[in-house]
Amino acid sequence: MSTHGRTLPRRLKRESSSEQVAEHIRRLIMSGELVKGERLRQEDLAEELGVSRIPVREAIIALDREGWLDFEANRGAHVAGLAADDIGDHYELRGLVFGLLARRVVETATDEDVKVLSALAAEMKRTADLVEFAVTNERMIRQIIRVAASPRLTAALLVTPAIMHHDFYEFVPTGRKNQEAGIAAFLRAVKQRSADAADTAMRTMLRRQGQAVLAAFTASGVVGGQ
Amino acid sequence: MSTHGRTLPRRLKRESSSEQVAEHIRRLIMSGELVKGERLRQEDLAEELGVSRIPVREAIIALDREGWLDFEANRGAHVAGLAADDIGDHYELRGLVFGLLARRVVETATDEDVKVLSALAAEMKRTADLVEFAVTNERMIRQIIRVAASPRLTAALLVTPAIMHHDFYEFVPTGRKNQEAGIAAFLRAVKQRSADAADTAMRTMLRRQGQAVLAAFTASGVVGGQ
DNA sequence: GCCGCAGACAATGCATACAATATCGTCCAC
DNA sequence: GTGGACGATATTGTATGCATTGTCTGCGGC
Repeated sequence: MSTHGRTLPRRLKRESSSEQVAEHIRRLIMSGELVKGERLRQEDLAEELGVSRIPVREAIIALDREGWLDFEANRGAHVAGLAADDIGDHYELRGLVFGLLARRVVETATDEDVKVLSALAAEMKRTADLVEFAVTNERMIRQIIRVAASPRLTAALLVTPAIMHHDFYEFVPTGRKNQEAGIAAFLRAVKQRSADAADTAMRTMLRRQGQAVLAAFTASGVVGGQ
Repeated sequence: MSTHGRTLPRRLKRESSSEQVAEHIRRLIMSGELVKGERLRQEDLAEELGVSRIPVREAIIALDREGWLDFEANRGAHVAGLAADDIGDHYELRGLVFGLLARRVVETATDEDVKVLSALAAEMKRTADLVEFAVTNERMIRQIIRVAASPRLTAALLVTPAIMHHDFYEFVPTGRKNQEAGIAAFLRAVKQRSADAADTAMRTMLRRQGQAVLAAFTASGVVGGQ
């Protein structure tokens, strides 16, 4: 139909209000404006964002399942918060999982697969925009999953509790550099068909990411001493 | 008062309609009544369950985040489905994660912790009711997490994409036996302070559970050849 | 015959309104 | 003065209805 006045960049996929609200809350948590234990009132958020409570509720439910909030029936939603240990464990687990995936990639990837992965890595290196970088990175992750593992459950396991969200690189200054270096090492290992090296590359990268996240979040006060 | 004659056992915690709807849908998927790709219409479900569309929507959002459904804005929700590989990978990853947790338990558990774990294991052995068994099992898992790891992220990572839900043992005949045997082996390892043995016990148990789940789901037609 | 577009229909997205539940202060009995 | 029950208030939970968006069908142009 005729174009709406919406002069937003309007990406391919329009986001629902719920998703925008969820995004907003994630940012509040990552930026430290919402601290652990703090209660979120549906009506306040709704008014603040100019929507009704329905999309707010839907966002809260999604964030509860993603681990950002604790949402108990009739008792409201509270910020789950991040402790230093949480972050360490999170990245240790991610390291385990991606290490396993990396091994699988070495074992099963065809030349064509490798080509696709290389192309994505090059694209990441090329782009200047952080959001685009994050999106490409996500595509890379999906490609790795596609090559190496069953799509659905692995995706659920990895993507769901995503600390590394689209905004991730905004909040963690050295995140991009680490990521690129790790990906490069991983690709080298794949081309040399060395499962051990691929595994190690992933684990190392994720350990460094964990340290960087911890540093960034500690500096900004997002993680307290628990 | 409530018109619904639902005289459910009504446990301690009253569940919201949303959660009941979610539970219902999970069962439909696990039992094979809903197959991969099938579309869920909000209004149909609402009418079928005697609620409005709001709790149905909320359930769909939760299940999307848990990985059971693919929910796209304005395009409805589709059953994500289970492939054989999904299940294998899921349990392999669970094995990795719980193996790590098991190591931590050996390293950090106090005598008191061990006593609590033993008590829970005994309770699991004692109970006849499958639901109670599952609940106790979940308490055990939570206890392990409490002892061994940071609570929040680990819980989010483990609990969220729960194939092993409360009904799990209904659908997988040998599930309970495997679980008990694995727990017993794990506890022996903990008492002997052997991290390797604890790790192995967990991985072995989960590998067996994976095989059992696959067999059960294949038999019932829940997993197709993809 | 095939493609593109307009309109009708179907399904979802969200706002408003009301019901159910928790929380907290107050009062009363002891 | 303390503990517990009761009620007022705040907050969440769900139903209903309208707005928006996607999908399908049939028509006209190429």
